[in-house]
Amino acid sequence: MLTVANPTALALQAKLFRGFADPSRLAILQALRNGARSVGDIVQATGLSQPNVSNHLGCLRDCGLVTASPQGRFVYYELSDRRVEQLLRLADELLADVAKGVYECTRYRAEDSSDA
Amino acid sequence: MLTVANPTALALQAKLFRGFADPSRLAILQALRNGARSVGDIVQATGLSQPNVSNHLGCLRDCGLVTASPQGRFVYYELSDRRVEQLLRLADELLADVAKGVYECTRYRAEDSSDA
DNA sequence: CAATCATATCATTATTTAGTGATATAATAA
DNA sequence: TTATTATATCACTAAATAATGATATGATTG
Repeated sequence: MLTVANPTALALQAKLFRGFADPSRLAILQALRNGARSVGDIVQATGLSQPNVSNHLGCLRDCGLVTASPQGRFVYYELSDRRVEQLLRLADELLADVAKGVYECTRYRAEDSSDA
Repeated sequence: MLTVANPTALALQAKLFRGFADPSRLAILQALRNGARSVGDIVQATGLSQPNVSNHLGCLRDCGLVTASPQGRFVYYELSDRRVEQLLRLADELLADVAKGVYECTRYRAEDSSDA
């Protein structure tokens, strides 16, 4: 059997991608593409509820996709690494070509989830 | 409210990333990094069950991440686009730096899922 | 110190999704 | 035609995860 890679590495990589694989987290990451934002700013920008944003930020922070900088009672978040933005951009470009297929894929919910 | 992007685009992008966000699908994508493989080859390489592989391939195919070429009773699959491989590589590199955080992130299961 | 503001935590619920086993389809071989 | 091989489909179950509401923590202001 042509074993492809060690399972732990696969599990880690899947976890990394899962950071990007949810519309709410993506909305948060998009909101950070232009620089640091406080939690309140992100709540405003995304329309998600505050606890929901905090939960997702916790996930993104634990996974190292964003970093937090407390300043007084605010906490500013930003993308942790240039490559996070690169991944987002590459996905944008890929999506431009495969969007139709993705859209028509019925295996996962196509829900709009436009609000919290 | 600084609306970040249209919700449909976010949902599509999330769906795209979900293709990468599962250890089994990643194992399949990894198996295709070196070129086309039949379903049987992929089953061998990943150790996943045949119906499971077919299900995931269906998902990846619908989403445009892989393409299928039937040849007799075999069906060969390959990565559909150079950028799929680029995304995998970028994730590899990012993971090299943030792996510790991802590993320690307890919000999602860290299960090894080494076999089917 | 009391009030307020910004963020985090947590248990619960509802929804999604992965995997399995049984079976269908389709191509080739005997 | 019958058997065999390769792949796909599908209903079902079990597990994982997102969102919510209530509440806690911690900083600042009066």
